[in-house]
Formats: sequence, structure tokens, C-alpha cells
Amino acid sequence: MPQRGERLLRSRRSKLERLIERGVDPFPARFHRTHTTAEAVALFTAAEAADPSAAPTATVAGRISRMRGMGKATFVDIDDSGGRLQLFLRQDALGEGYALLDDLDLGDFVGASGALTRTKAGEVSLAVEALSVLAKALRPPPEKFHGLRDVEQRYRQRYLDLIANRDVHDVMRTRSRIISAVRRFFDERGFLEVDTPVLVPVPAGAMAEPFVTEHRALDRRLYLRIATELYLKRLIVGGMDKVYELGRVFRNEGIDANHNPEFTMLESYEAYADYEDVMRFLETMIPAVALEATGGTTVSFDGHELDLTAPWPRIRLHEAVHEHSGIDLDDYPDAAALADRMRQANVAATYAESRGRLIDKLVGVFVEPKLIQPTFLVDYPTEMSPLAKASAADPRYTERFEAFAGGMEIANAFSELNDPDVQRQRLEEQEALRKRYQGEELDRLDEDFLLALEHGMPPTGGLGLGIDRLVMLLTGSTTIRDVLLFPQVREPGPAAGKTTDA
RNA sequence: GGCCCGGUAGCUCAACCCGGCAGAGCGUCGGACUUUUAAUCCGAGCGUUGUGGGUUCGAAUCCCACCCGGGUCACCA
Repeated sequence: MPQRGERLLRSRRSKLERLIERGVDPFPARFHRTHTTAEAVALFTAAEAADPSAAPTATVAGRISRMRGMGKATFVDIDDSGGRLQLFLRQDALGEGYALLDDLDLGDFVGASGALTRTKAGEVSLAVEALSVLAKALRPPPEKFHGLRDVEQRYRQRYLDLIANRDVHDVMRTRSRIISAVRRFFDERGFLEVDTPVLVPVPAGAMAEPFVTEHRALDRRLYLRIATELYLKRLIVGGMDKVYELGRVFRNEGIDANHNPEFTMLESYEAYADYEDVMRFLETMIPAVALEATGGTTVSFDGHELDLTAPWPRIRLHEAVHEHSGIDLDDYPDAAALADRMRQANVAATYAESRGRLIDKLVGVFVEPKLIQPTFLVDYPTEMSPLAKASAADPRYTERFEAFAGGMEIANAFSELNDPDVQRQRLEEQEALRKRYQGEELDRLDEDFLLALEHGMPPTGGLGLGIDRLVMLLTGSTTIRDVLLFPQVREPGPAAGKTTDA
């Protein structure tokens, strides 16, 4: 138990005890409300329009967010998930019931019934005839005027953030609508939503460090998936022509404004489509989702107005890098030469980095921050795209694109490589690069996946879409933590001063 | 991991430069008040100043180390 602030808790405890002594159950099992606070306000405004003296009755429930005592009259604001309603309590209306107020605190849940009216100040209020406690809060809510500012506590105790900062509700509601809209978009186009394993024997399908775990009965090491890609492609092999999965993937990497170790990704695969089809699909879907979730197809993000409507410009990666950095990738076919050239341009680059990673860095430094309006960066170099089909015209590049908006990467897609021999060769290259460039994350060879490919996979267009980043974009959040209810935070250490010591 | 910023009452923050009794608002407790809107008014209580060490007659304040958080760079989506 925390030593400090014990006095404040004691006050609430003694009120709790007093309620029990008075025969009041501080935690009753049920309470039937007839209206939410928003419904009650709507009920009154409608009635008032028809008859100015109307006083419809309602029973409402919520958490006390503010109390203004005036002696024999008290105003209590209660909040529920949709809104807020002012309760007006008078001793002569409540009689003995008015004394219940002595044992109520901010944060308690109450139920009240009475007639809806408009006060002198013009606020729709419930003139309470009966008041009851629904749940006593033994700890105080965050400060009512400044709200909860402590960023750490906002994430660790998100419920306090939700109590104090109503806009958090709005972001999460929008997140939910975005996910529903995305699902509907796929469902309406004949895609089947599937679930593939989270615990996998080979953490493949992306370039990322996995989380490791262990299955006891099988005595086997397993990993948390870093992507759903290879399982979904197995389904394409199996004849499920349009599939998608919306789920959590896990990457054992740093945490910052754009990264959380577990995040929600959508991957979809469509047989007989290519990356051009996927681009058209995505640039159609995003504005449709935005319209459904936010009511518009433009968003303001980090001081910019973004227009999400199709078509989005397509820029070849090679040209974008050339334009923004002055470096022509084709002049530097090997990693060492490219690293030298990058250092000339004041970009940190070493011989310990693969060519793919160096190019990725060039994109990150010179191109990505410039891509504010939705843009497709297309035709990625082969060595950084082991699962994408090479371009027939120029095998140094693949039929791959990434979509950017607000200076963030939000999607990654390609014409899927379906030649099993080429795929094996590409993944073997990844394994070789991994040995050569220690500490660099590269894709892994998954024999079982290659076996599936040998059974034949039709030409396929695949897409990976970062849902959290899409939510950031559509809610104007510049940190991923604000679109996750419970972002990863460090384990509170002993110095945090908030933990118990034996 | 590097660099920058921060940690003071339950909460939001002052005081720190330039060392000298640790303060305000909210919340809490007591009192007044039957139409308030961060209600108001009167009174009271509230502190291991993140932790440990050092300098000093004296440290929230200066110095060192560490812990925690945020930002940023590196890495990643």
C-alpha cells in the first residue's frame, strides 16, 4: 500500500463504512436506467420543442465528475460513455435521501431518476427525486480541471486517462470504426477473413527480430509471428483466392512514436491480381474508410491537410531517391560503393550494412519525410524485397510499392513471387546476408512455405497495411501510443516509488 | 545505446539561475449558502522535494552516480 495519500483514501473508506452502517449497499448488483445521458438530453429537447413546459421523466446512471454544493441544493454532473448530464438535487425534493450526498465523492457511480428540466442558466438537468449509489470509488479521479497530464500514467492507467480526457474516447471510437470499415470493404469485395497461427516455428515473412517462446509439451521453440504473409500465401496455394487477416503481429524492436512491439496489421492476398491492382484497391479503400470513420476524405495531420482521394501519385523509388538525394542507385551496384557515396552526402553508412539496408536508409532520410500527401513509391530494388516478383523489364527491381502519407509508411505490397526456385534462391540470399551482416534483420527461409509454393501459387497481389498508422493518420495522432489503449511501457522500477516493498 | 528535457502535497504546477523557515490552485476535512457551470466565501490539514553519495554552518536549489519517464538520433512498419 502506498504510504502517501493514505489520509485521502481513509476519507473515502470511512464514507463507505458510513453507507453500510446506514443500510445502503455501496455496490448493488443492478440498476435499470431508462436513458443514457445523451438520450435524456435528446428526449428533453424534443419534448421541449413541442411543449415548452414539458418535463419528461428519466432514470439515468453515471460517474460523478463534478459536484457543486449550495447547502440545501446541489448540482452533480454525471458522465457516461456518450456524454454528461447535470443532476439538480434539492433537500425538499429528496428529504432524507439528500443526506446521501455527504457520503458521495467525485468518481462514484450513481443512479438518479426524476423529471428533466432546464435550469435558470439554461442547462438541461434532471431534477432528482430518487438518488442511489451504484459503486463507491475508493480512490480519487484525476484532477478535474487540468485533467491527467502525466504521460506515463496516461498509458499505464489508461482508465484514468479515459475518465479525465474525453477525447481519448473519440480516438478509440474512430479506431473501432476504421477497423469495421476496413473489414466491410474487404468483405463486400468477396474476401474471406481468416486467422492464421500467432505461434510459429519460423518467424518469416518480414525483416524483423521476433519474440521467442517455448511450447512445453512439444518441447519446441516457437516464435510470435512477425507477419502473416507466408500463411496467407499458403491459403492462396490452397485455392482460397481472396483472403485477408486483421491481427496482431509482434516485432522485438525499439519503441518510439511510430513503433509498438505489438501492432495491428492487415494483410490481404488476391489471386490473379498484381501490384497495380493492389494500388488501385488501396487508393480506393483509404478514402472510403476515412469517409465512413471520420465523415470526410481529407485529414489534418501534423499541420498538413492531406487529401486522401484517388488517384495517388506513383513515383519510382529509383527516381525519388535520385531527386531528393542526388544519388543514382544504378551507379552504385555494390554496397561498399554506395556506402561511400552516402557518407559524402553526410548520411551515416558503414560497410557492415547491406545494399538493401543502405537504400532503405536513403529512402528514410531523403524521401519518406517528403511524402506528406498520399503517395506510392514503386519498384523497389530486388535485394530489399525477397518476396516480391522481379520486374520483367528490369530484374534489378521488383513489382513492389510502399504507400506513404503524413511522412509515414502505411502500406507495403507487391506482385507476389510465386516461382518456388527463385523464391528459394532469394531466401537463401537473405540467410547468407544475415551471416554476412550480423545484427541486421533479414527474412528467413521457411522450408514448409517453399514446399507449398512448389505445389503452385497463381499470380497474386498482396498487401500489408499498418492499421495503427492508418488510425494515426485519420485521427491526427502523431504518436502511436495515442491510438493504442495500452501501449507497451517499461516495467515500473523500484525507483518509481509506487510499488510495494516486502 | 548517444544526446536533450523532466521527476517538488493525492492531482496540476511554482520556488531551482543567484543555497537561507517548501508555496498556490484543484481535491480532502470543518463551517456558510435552495439554480450552480473550474460555483463562491471562511477556516484547517496535507511533503522522505525520484534514490544514493558529495560540497557547505546550511541543499528542492550546486556537484557526481544511479533509477524512472518523455523527446530526439540509431534500428524497425
